[in-house]
Formats: sequence, structure tokens, C-alpha cells
Amino acid sequence: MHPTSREKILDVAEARFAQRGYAGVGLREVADAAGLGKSSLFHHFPSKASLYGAVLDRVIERIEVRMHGALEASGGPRAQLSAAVVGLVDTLAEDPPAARLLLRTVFEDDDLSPTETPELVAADQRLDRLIARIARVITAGIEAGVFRPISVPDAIQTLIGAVVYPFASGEFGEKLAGEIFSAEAIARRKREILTLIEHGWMRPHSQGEKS
Amino acid sequence: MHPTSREKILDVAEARFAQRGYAGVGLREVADAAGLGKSSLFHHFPSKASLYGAVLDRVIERIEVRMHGALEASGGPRAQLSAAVVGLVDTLAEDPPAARLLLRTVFEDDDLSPTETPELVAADQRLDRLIARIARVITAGIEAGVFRPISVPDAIQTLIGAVVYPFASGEFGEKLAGEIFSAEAIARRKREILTLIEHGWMRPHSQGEKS
DNA sequence: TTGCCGCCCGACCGATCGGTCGACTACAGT
DNA sequence: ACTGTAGTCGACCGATCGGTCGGGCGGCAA
Repeated sequence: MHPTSREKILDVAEARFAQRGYAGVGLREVADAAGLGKSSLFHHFPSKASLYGAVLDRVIERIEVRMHGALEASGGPRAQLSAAVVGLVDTLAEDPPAARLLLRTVFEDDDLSPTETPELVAADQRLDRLIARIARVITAGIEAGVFRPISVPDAIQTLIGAVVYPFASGEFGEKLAGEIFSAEAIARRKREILTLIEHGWMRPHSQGEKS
Repeated sequence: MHPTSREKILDVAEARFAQRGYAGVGLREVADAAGLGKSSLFHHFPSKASLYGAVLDRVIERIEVRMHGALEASGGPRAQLSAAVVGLVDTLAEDPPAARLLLRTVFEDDDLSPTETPELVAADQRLDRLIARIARVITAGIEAGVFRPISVPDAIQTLIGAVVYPFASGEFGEKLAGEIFSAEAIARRKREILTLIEHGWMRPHSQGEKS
């Protein structure tokens, strides 16, 4: 309802960090947008890096929650991976700044990685667990003969690039393909990825396979 | 041999902008790395935005040169698109900061787009022409029945995400898949994209098609 | 020799950066 | 009524930001 100040700060910080990047956003700007004085930010977060970490952790947590069910659901690796991709797309679509924030974070390995901010290492670990789970599903699919013997890390990189980037592409993407977050665009993205997985990674379908 | 000061500035600025982003890089840092005083930068570029634009334009120009031949070569759309992708991967591999710089630029639409820096609009136009050419090849492939009737803008977005992102993923990508710019990694990326295109976008191969 | 010009420099400008400090308010427990 | 505490604030800190200015230095033409 009335979001707490902390949540309000996280919301505006997420949008700003996604739009202008870590170095490009001033705490003054965040505070103003949250309706607070700059000093008040430091009562909720000890530093700028910590605020960024908290924002990032919250985003990754949302994705984790959404993909958890899909990855552990019954059904073969094929169904699990498809459901996970759909869940990821849905999460990114519901939280428009998320995709850009994630990719920007990957690019900031210099400014952010060496930092020992606890929120950042928490977010890192969360992401590692999530990726490990996806890798496990793909590996299982290969061993079961459902997937071609592809390189798992490269497949994950392709997945990230093909799923996350379009939702982070902003004005450029809109000039190319129209409204990014429209229902049709989201559906097109799911179809694009799913057919790519289907034809590119799966073996030609033989009857009686568990999907 | 002895690069001119202007080229030296462009080189170090490209690396720095890719690593830390537009807002994250100070001109002092660029000048020092180029072995110059900060004031000297302004004798070669009138502003920071102009320097960024010149860096970006040079990167896009390299890609344009490399892909031009592939896109206009004889052979069907299938061969043209494959050659173009290979050319893009090679260019990104030879100029490691390029991928990250390109994606970062896409994300900076706020700080950079409204700017009327001539170098930036030149880079923009260059990129537009390149994308239009790729779109034309894919469209031709669909009309010729070689490709499935896919959404061309979405296919291009997928291509950008799957080709460019992995080379921009830095430490994260290396933790996942090892050295990004090793010869093997580059070969794996080509294979990954090519098979994805082959199975995901092309119609099942019938004899006698011009490839 | 003179004068010009491309290149480089240190000093300086106002603005903004992340972060600190001390004080003030409102409410909780006792 | 007293005290502690969570939350907010404006003023202030040193550092750095992009950018300007005036002058120095070396080669080249007249």
C-alpha cells in the first residue's frame, strides 16, 4: 500500500541504475525521486555499493522464485527448460528495468566485483545457484539423449543473450521491433526462444521420448 | 608504427569506455593512459560526448567493413547470412572491447541519444544501414523459401543477443565458459550460432536449394 | 630572424560526487 | 514524565567531474 521508505528507495534505485548505470546515478537523484533527503539513504543502506547490491539481489531473487518451480517440476529436461525460459521471460517482462540492470551488472565487473559488500556476494551466490540448476537440467537432457551433445556453458550464454538482451535494448530495440514490453512482443520472444531451443538443441523428435 | 596522439586516445578511450561506461570514465584517466595532459584531449575532440562518438563510430565502421563483403557476396541468403555472422564474430574477437562498448551504447540511450554530436549520428546511421542490410538478406531468404517465415526484427534481436553479448560478458562469461577470446571459444561461438540458424531459422533442407 | 601554427601543458572554474555530522521529530516502553 | 530509538534533515567535507584559458614549445615558411 504505502510502501516503506526502504522499498521506495529500492524501486527508484532499480529504475535509475538500470537506465544510467552505477556510475551514472547520483544518490541525490535517487533520494529526490524517493521523496527523501540524501542523508536519509544512509540510514537504510551504508553505502552506494550496498544499495546497488540490495537492488540487484532483489531482482535476482524474483527470477529465482519464478524459475525454481519450473526447474524442479516433474517432466523431462525438455519441459523443465522450456518452462524455465517462459518463467524468465515473464519475470523480465513484469519488471522492465530488470534485464538492463542484470546486463549492466555483468559489465561492471571492475567497479563492483572486488567490493566486499555482503548484498553483492549474496546476489552473486544466488545467481550461481540458479545457473548451476539450469546447467544441470541441460546436462541431464544431453545424457538422456533428448538434447544434442552441445556445450552447456555456451548454450547458457546464448540463452542469456537471446532472452535477456532484447528486454534490455530500450529505444534501440523499440526502433527495431516496436514496443518491447507489449503482450505481443513478449509472446514473440517466447516463441522465438522456444523454437530455437526445439530445433537447435533438441534431437529430432522420436516417438516415445519423455519431453 | 608510432600511432598518432589521436589514435592513441581513441584506443585507450575505447578500452576504458567499454570497461567502465561513459559516466564511469574520467577524461583525466583517458589522458593519463594516453600519455597526455587532460587539456590536450580537447585539441583533438571538442567534448567527451564527441570522443565517445568517435570511438563508437570507429568500432561500427570496422564491423561494417568486415560484413559488407559477406552481405553482398554471391550465393543465396543462407550463405550470405552465415558469412556475415562469421565476419561479425571475427571482428568482435579481434577487438575485445567492441562488444561491450556496443551493448553499453544501446543502454545509454538517455545520456547519449539526445546529444547532437555529429560523430554519434554518423555512427547511428552506419549501424542503421548495416541492420537494414541484414534484414534485407533475411527477408530475401524467407521470400525464397529458404528460411521459415520468422519475424525479422526479432531474429535480428536474437542474433545481436546471442552473438554480441557473450563477447561482452567479461569475468562472468569467463567463470562460466573459460577464456572468452581464445581461438576455441571463438570457434565454439561460431558453431553455436551457425547451428542455431541452420536448425532454427532454415527450413529443413531439400535438395537443389541454392544455399 | 621573424612570425605562424599545431600540439601540449598546468592552473583554474563551478558543479557534483559519495559520505559524515549533529540536531530535530515522533513514537515506544517503562 | 523520562528515555531510547528509528527516521529524517540541512550543512558541510574533500575529491573529482567536464571544460576553459593563457601560455610554452618546436617545426616550417618567408
